[in-house]
This record gives sequence, C-alpha cells and structure tokens, in this order.
Amino acid sequence: MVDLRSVVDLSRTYQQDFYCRDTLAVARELLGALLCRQVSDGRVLYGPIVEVEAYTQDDPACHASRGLTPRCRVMFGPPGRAYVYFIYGMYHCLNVVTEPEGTPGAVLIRAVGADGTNGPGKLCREWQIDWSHNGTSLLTPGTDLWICAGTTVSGSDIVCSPRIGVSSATDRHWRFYLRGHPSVSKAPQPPVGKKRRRA
DNA sequence: GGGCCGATTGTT
DNA sequence: ACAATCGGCCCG
Repeated sequence: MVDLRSVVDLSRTYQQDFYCRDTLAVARELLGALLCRQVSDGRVLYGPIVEVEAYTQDDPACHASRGLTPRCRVMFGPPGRAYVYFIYGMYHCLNVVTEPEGTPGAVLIRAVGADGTNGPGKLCREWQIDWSHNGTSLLTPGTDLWICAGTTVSGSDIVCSPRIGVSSATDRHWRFYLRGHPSVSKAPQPPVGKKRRRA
C-alpha cells in the first residue's frame, strides 16, 4: 500500500493567496500541480494538471461576462473554490475560482495526467465530480478535492492556443497545456481541401 | 412557458 | 458532419 504522503505533499496544498491573483497567472501555474480527489469509497485519485483554460469577466466566452446569474454565482465568490457547471446535457466541467471576491474569474481544468482524465467532461465523469462540488473549497487537503504544488514546469514547456469549443475571442490564446503530453486534447482539425474562392 | 444554444464527446 | 441530451438564459 502506497502512502499517499510519499507522492503528494499535503503541506504544499495551495491556499487562498495562490488563487487570489490574475486568472492568467493562476492558469499557467496550475500546470504541473497535483489535482487530488477522494472519492466516496475512500480511494484517493490524483494526477498532474496538464491542460487548462482561463476565463475572465471582460471575456465574452466567460459565463460571468453578462453578470451574476444563479449558475455562475460562485465565480463571484471567494477564490479557491470549485466552480462546476453542466454542459451539453451530459457532462460536468471543473473550474477553480480565481481573483478577489467580487471579481469573477476561473480556470477550467481540461486534463490531468492520469488514465481516463483527458478532456474536461471525461475527467469529471471518471473522478465523480458533479454538482455536489460546486462552491466547495479546494483549500483543505484530504477532503473531497484539493490541489497541491507539484513539479515545477518550465515556461518553455507551456504552449498557448485559442480555447477549445470557444467561437468568440479567438484572439485570446488562453488555453495552456504541457507540450506533447498524451492527455492533452487534440485541437479540432481546421477544414482541409476546401476550395478557396478565387477573387 | 418557449426556444435556442452550449467552456463535450464519440460515432458516422 | 452530427447526434445525444438538458440546464441556463433571453425573450415575451
């Protein structure tokens, strides 16, 4: 039996000051951090975060861009909590809340370096993350869900791109991922062989 | 109350 | 290219 403490340094669980910052900075620094989840039977699942996306108040793609609604309420609350939403009638997605209370912001966790955890919908399905986690704190190690500092990631290993499935603000390259990691989503292929209209 | 759309995924 | 599947949000 592996002692979890030999793999995950619980004392390095990120606290509110880590999340209470610029969303883009938090997004980049979450790469390599260990997402940890204790499921209902007591098993602890964990893995390094390898793909994230940032969403901020002034961003048209952000749920909070048109003000506070029941769904996005926790994005306006204290940093360091989970923001979970339901999408396409079948998937939950996990975000971490950033920025000072009153300023909405979040980082979508798109993939973790563990089996079956590529893609935000599959991650939540595999790790049993759902509505019950919306608004819960990420600051207490050994509870439901928490995040520990992991291995330091070099800036040259981080790739930026437009966000997946977002049709607006495509000039904001706010998706960050670890170069070459197998769990990272494959970006949708641009149309090929399409005839270009001649002038 | 109606209707449309979506921070996805897997199949055709 | 599209279906599955349903909550959120805007409009009236």
